[in-house]
This record gives sequence, C-alpha cells and structure tokens, in this order.
Amino acid sequence: MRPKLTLKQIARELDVSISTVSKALRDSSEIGEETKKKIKAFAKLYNYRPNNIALSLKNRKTKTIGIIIPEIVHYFFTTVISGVEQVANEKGYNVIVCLSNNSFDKEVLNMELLANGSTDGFIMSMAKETLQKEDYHHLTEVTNQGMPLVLFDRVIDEVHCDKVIIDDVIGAKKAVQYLIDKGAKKIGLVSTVDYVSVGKLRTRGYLEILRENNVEIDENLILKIEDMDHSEAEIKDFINKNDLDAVFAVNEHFAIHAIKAVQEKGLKVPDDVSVIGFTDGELSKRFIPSLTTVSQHGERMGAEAARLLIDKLERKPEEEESYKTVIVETSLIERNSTKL
Amino acid sequence: MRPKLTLKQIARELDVSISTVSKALRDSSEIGEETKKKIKAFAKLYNYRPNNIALSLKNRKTKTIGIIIPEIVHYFFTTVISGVEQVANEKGYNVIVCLSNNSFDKEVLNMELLANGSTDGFIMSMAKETLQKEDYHHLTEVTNQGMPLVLFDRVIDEVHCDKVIIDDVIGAKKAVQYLIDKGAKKIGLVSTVDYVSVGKLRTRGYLEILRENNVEIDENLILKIEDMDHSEAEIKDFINKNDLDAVFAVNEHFAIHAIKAVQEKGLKVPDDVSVIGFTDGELSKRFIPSLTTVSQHGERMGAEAARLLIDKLERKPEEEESYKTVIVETSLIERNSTKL
DNA sequence: TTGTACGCGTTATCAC
DNA sequence: GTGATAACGCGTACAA
Repeated sequence: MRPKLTLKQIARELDVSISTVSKALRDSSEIGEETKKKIKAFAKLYNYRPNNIALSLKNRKTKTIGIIIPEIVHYFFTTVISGVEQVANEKGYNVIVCLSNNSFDKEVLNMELLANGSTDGFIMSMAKETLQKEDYHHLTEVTNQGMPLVLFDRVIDEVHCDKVIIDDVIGAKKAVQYLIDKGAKKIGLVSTVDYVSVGKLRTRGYLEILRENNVEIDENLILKIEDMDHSEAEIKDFINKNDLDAVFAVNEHFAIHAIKAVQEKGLKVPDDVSVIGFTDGELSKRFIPSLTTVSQHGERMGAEAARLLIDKLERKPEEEESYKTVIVETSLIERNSTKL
Repeated sequence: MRPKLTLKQIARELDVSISTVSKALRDSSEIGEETKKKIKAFAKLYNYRPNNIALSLKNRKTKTIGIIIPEIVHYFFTTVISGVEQVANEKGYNVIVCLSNNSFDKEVLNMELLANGSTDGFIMSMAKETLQKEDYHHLTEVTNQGMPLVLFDRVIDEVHCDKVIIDDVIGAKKAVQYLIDKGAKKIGLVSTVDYVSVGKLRTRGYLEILRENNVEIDENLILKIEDMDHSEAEIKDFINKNDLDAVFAVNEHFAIHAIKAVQEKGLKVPDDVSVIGFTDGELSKRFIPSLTTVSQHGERMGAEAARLLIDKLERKPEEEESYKTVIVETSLIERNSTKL
C-alpha cells in the first residue's frame, strides 16, 4: 500500500522546495528547464495528482454541485440526474446526490450538510412535505449565503432563484385537445391534490382547454388523489362510477391504473376509452397497450438546470443578479392507448 | 448576502482567540463556563457550522463515499443507490454519484477524479467495456493507495476487495425449478453474452438445474443476446422458431419481449407459455400480465455494500486485512406470467 | 482559563 | 531561478 503522493514528498525526494515543485508542475516560466523536466518526470512516474480537498479549501470552490431530490427510485428524477451529470462532467464538475424521501426534515438536514463547504450550489426538486409546510427557510438560507440554487419541476414563487420547469399547463392542454380532436366528449381527469404544483397546473390546463373548446366542465369527472397508497382503489371507483370516453392522468401510474380499471370494467383501451398519461417513462413505453403520453424530457431539464447553475457559479461577481426561469417544452408522444 | 461564518470571525467579534472559540464549541473543559456560554450563544445565533472542507483536509477524511455505476436510468441501480444512501446517511456519510455510461475511459476518469481526495472509498459496478477489456488497473490503483473498494453486481475475481453479489446461480435454479415443478418440459433461456458475468451465472444455474432434474439440454433453446438494440427482433425470432412451454429470461426487458413475441405468435401467457424474469422492477410489477420474477433486492445490496465500506473505513489500521463477499439472497416473486 | 503554534496540501506573493 | 511565507478553516498539543 502506497499512500498518495504530495508536493511535499516530491520536494523532499528531489531536494527542492515545495513551491519549486508546485511551479514546475504548473509549467511556470520562473523555473529552469532542467529542474522542470526533472520534477515533471518524477511526478509523472509516480502519478502525482493534486489533492482536490486542498484545492477546494484554497480556491473556496469545490467544483461539485449538489442535487437534492425527493426520491431516486423514480424514472423522471433519474433522467434529470443523468442530464445534470452530463453537462456537469463536461464542465469539470462532480455531482453529489442526496435524497429527501419527501421529508421536510431530511431535506433541511441535507441542505445544511452540503452547504457547509461540500458543494458550490444546488439543484433541487422540493419534498412534498416542504410544499405542504410552505417553510422555505433552508432555501433562503443558502441563497443568502451566496450559494446559487436552481429549482426544477416542483417549484414555488416565494423563493427567488433560477428555475427549470415544464409547460405543465400547455402540456395538459395539448393532451386534452388531442383527445377532443379524436372525438372524446366525456374526458375524465385523474390528478393529485393541489399543493403539488404539477397537479394544480395540469388541472388548470385541463380546465382551460375544455373552456376554450366550449366543453362544459363537470366536477364529477375530476378525481384528485389524496393518498398515493390508495390511488388504485380510488381510480377504480372513479372509472366505475363514470361513463368516460377518455381519461387524462397526470402521471404514468394513474394512467396505468386507469387502463386496468377500464379493462376490468369490461371495456377496451383504446377502442372504448382512450387514456393519456404524463411523464414518459419505461412503463409508458413497454406497457401493453403502450401509453400515449406527454413527455417531460427530464434529461433536458437536468441539462438546463446544470447550465444555469454553472453560469451563476462562473459569473463575475460584478455582474448584476437576475433570475431566469427556463421552460422546457413538452411533447405529445402518440402510442397505443389512444385511438388513431 | 451574508457569507459563511468562520471561527476566525467569531473570535474577532467576541475578542477571544480562535482556539478558544473552537474549544468552547466542542465543549472543552478547558474553557470557563462564562466564556463558553457567550461563545455558544453567539454561534447559535448566527448559525455557525464548521466547514466540511477544512475538516476533511485536517482529518484526511471526507466522510463521503463515491458510487460509480454504468447508468442511472435503470431501476436496479437506482434501488442500490437508495440502499447505499440510507445506511450512509445513518452513519454520517454523503454519497457522490458518478456514471460511467458503460465506458471504460469515463470509468477511469471518474475514479481518478474522486480518488484525489473527494471520497474515502468506492462502491461500484463495473462498466461493460471494462469487463470486455479486462483492464482493472484503475481499481488496483485505488486499493493500492489504501482506499477501500466494494464491488457489487458486476464483479470479477481478479480484483481483491469486498464484494456484494446475489446468488445468480441459485436464483436461476429457483426460477427454472419452479417452471419444472409446474410441468414445463421445453424451457427456453434468453440470456446475454458470457462476458457479462450475470448472464454467465444465470445460464449456469439454468444448465445445472436441468441436469439435476435429468432434463436433456438442447442448445437450440438457449438464446444469447449480443446486441441490446436488436434484442426485440432476436427474441421474436427465437420464440417463433421454437415450441416452448416456458421461458426463463435473465432480465425484465427480455422477459417482456418474450411475452410480446408469444402473444404475437397467437399463444397466451401464462396458459400456453410461462415466462419468468430476473430483476424486480417497476415493469415487472405493472406489466400485464404482471411478471413472475427473481427479485434481486437491490436496496439490500446497496445497504450491505455501504456497511462493508464503512466498516473498512472506520476500522483501526492495526486490524488485519481481509475481504468479504456478501451474497444477498434472491427470492422468487410469483405473479401472473406463470401458471398456478 | 486562555492563547500560541503547527499541520493538513495547495498556490500566490514576495524576497533572495 | 529558487525558496520562504502566508493564507484557506479547523483542531489540538503545548505553553503561558
């Protein structure tokens, strides 16, 4: 076992000073060619690499960005991470991942931990509990300290920072308009409770587009899932009670439960009932029938978020502060859960 | 914007020395009660937190562990991360995630980067390219430097370190035995090429259990997918050519393609053909018919890996070196793709 | 009871 | 052309 080589050791070995070694390796013109050659050769031979921690301490930069997400066992978040990782890597940044498990306390803990020197900035999607509590002190805390923060997906107006969102309203409108165009009259909505902003926005899109098409809104055709653990039963009940042509679900899971419920009712998808989901994951692609969905392009969102963050990190402090909100476009992907 | 508070600033503000502050905050008995109280109050008021980077440099420990995986948009790896994260967090460690994208070069780059002070140790699953190349110098490099390494899932004997694997052979045997018990005579195998160790091991399990049951082995009933991009077509062809009672697929994707192929051939799953997969992901649970699978328990694997790594990290250097291999048991989960 | 000095690994500045 | 010194933020052995 051979411990890591340091400047000091090289210096001792070659009988020169530490600063000479440092300069030689950075190819400074101050150092004589001979000495440089010797030192570089030695460093190369023994595979010297500067210690990141020491550099971080010196430069007051860690070159790592922290991602905090509610859960990782979730296709969408996974694609976002992938996007972040890609551009972060290109620009020489590392990515450190923390999970809040949708818990407010863990989110706060994680942020504090990472804020104490571990990362230069944050990319995050807020925990459900945080959205309910409406307590954002940990976010303002870090931004006050001058650490850039980029919020994505689950976002709130109260926090001033860069944001990456999708056009939830427009995405929902696209989906419902598509159903209307295919001749659907009674279109059900399966959504979440309103403090989850995506649920709220997609619901708004649904309502708006119905109005624009002069379709009367029937509150009975709107289901808001309270408890994810009982979503299956709630959806089944909802499908059984109502006589729908089509269903717009705000995520994959709801969409699939809707399809199952329709089938168990003895009807066919898409012949009797069309179903559209939101978020384009593995499930949508491979389910039978494969799901027509509004794709969120998580990878693009991650990439955008990383770009925004790194821009902030590498900006000169003189430049004036301003916050951008990037909207990543959704697109409707037609598959087999809707009529042609 | 208020920059982070340091010991130095507290000292200046309160007109004491830095070390007094440090000691007071660590509740040292050397410091007078009065002074302690004053300093603690101030620190609490302004929310002082020690700088992780400085601590890392001083202690030569980062309290973070690096995970390097081939890809993150993959349910299994995602569950492993989740498991690692859980026990890491319990023990006060952070998790930094790097993706190799199955590329040898990126794997090497990532390891070198993290090895230069960013992490205390590694948990990794090797890139496909690395397995093909059989070049493990980057792994021996870090272990030589005294950094603990835990390999999981994709593992090779040549590298000496702790390992977490599943009983691939036994898992495969369980699955095939199950099919035999249900009366299957012609059992097809859909596997990967042999340099992917999981493919090799699961194939071995398949062969062994057939022998143990005195079932003749027919090479025609074994398909080894070369190119993932054409797996669908290859499987379709395979299913069409052979007249099978049952199929054992070494992953979810293959299993689902097999089911599709069977259905397109005009047969029914599970009535005419039973199908068992490996790896228990979203897809298996929600597909219709839902898939009977051998579950890998990724979360447990991640947790085990983290435990092994942290044990090594926190062990006294005197204790002698030894490497463990933990085998996480698989279990067969019965669903609707096999006959009752 | 408090403060000084040192070291962790690096680089920048300044002196020789 | 080379080397000593300070600084980044912290903890601690030792001196006062």
